[in-house]
Amino acid sequence: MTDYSDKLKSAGLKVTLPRLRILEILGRHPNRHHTAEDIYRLLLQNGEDIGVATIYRVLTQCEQAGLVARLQTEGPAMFELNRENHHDHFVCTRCGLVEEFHDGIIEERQRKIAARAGYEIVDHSMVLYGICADCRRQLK
Amino acid sequence: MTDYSDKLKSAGLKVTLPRLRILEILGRHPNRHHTAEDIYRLLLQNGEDIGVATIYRVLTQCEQAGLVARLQTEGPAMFELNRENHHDHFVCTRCGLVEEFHDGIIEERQRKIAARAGYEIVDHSMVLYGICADCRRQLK
DNA sequence: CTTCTTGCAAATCATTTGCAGGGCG
DNA sequence: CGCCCTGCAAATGATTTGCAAGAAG
Repeated sequence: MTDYSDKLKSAGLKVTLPRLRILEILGRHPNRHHTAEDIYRLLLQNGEDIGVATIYRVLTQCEQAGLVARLQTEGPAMFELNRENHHDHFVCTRCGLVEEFHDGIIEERQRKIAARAGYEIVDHSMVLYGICADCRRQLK
Repeated sequence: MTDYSDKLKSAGLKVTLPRLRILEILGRHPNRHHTAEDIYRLLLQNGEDIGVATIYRVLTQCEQAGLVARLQTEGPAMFELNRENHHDHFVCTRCGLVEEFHDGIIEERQRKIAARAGYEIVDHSMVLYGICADCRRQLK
């Protein structure tokens, strides 16, 4: 089990129950993506009633501290633990499944495009929307 | 000057003043991207007071009809005339500049990734965020 | 005429913020 | 004990919707 206390401390954030719980939720399924509402409901199921405002605050702070990554798609933002290995996302428009992928060639091309145009890339977001393998099977 | 009446008709939409005006705004600088509010203000300057609700409605309808493309970034959505030539976007986080680019290699890789995972891609969004050439110059 | 559109205000959704009370260090 | 944090409610920003009045075909 990861030690979120240390991570919070080294980010200069006080170690509090809400913060620990939220990070634990995110760490439970390291490649799952949750909305703030999701997290609120999951915490409620554990008997922890933490306001959504706090959840948004904690997530935003942790994002700035590099502990959490935010994924903007259509609809509410989704959050995941930041695992240092950069990746992009595929989102199934039928069932909501989110999967990750990484492609070195795409990354390299992005750098080339930026260099050619004189941009300094700070960040990028790439989301593929479609029907996942499971849903395609069900649709047949 | 493009004939937006015909485009609206073949999309099954009635030809109305608000629709024509909105498409004209978008067509004026074919590679510019506007928010609904932008369009509202531009129309006001021309003396046309069209409510934002209408603008959103028109844009959404035209998007579904394939006449308009919506670009989701941080902040409000931006709209542009749909010009058939698919492209992705670079957004300057300092001045808001939006530029377009296209890269066949990236597109091809996206298809490969989808094929390997069994996805059927319906759409994708890719936005590079950074500092544009002009802003970099000014910052020096 | 009938149906699709618009306008306006009210509703909604996601997210943020102000402020008073609590808790960590 | 002081400052950071949380809770709650109210504020905000973007977008949508209901409904009555107006135009398009």
